[in-house]
Amino acid sequence: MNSNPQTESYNPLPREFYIRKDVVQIARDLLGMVLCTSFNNEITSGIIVETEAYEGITDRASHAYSGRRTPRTEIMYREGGCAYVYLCYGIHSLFNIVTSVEGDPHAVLIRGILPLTGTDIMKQRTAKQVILPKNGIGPGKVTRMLGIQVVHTGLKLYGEPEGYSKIWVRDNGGYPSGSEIIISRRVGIDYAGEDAKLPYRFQLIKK
DNA sequence: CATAGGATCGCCT
DNA sequence: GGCGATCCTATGT
Repeated sequence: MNSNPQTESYNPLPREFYIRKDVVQIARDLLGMVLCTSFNNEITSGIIVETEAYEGITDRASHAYSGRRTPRTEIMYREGGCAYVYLCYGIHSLFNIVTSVEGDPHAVLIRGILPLTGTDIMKQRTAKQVILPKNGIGPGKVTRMLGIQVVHTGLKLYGEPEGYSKIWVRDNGGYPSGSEIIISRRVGIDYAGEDAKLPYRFQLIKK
């Protein structure tokens, strides 16, 4: 599809993909898709290999649990298809995709990518000499490699809000060949009680 | 206004 | 595997 490593086609997943009400299904569907960013004409992308679903007001692990609304989480109540980026531990930007219909604050946390496009830019951003597959595993590493920051919260992932999106996801024609999905409980949410056991984490593993 | 703690990472032992 | 970094957010007084 894209043989030139310096470019990424702008063919984002449509609004209809994001406004579906089953956030767990969407988290699973995002595996194998390509997350792309274009900031200052610097294009980077990676294949999504790890996600977690956060199921809104019924999910103790969600920032919107019990219908909580704060300035930070207000974005989660928008219609699906925009970015929710927040600062974690004072250090890391974590990138989520808001899903479902307006008023239903679902989100998918992107926890891992395989670097695909713009590795030279990724080297600058991460101060690494070489970009390896493992360098994109971890939610804080995803945003660092792709240049996603808290100020990008609210950006739409499709359409042409400013001529083009700065963040979008494109279909890559299914999963990489020879890969498989591992389903497990979510990471770092022990405070969520029983909900910490939910099978809402999805990983695409190369066999 | 004060304060506790977090959807993490990387370095240290 | 343990822990410090680092700062914003949410909550309570």
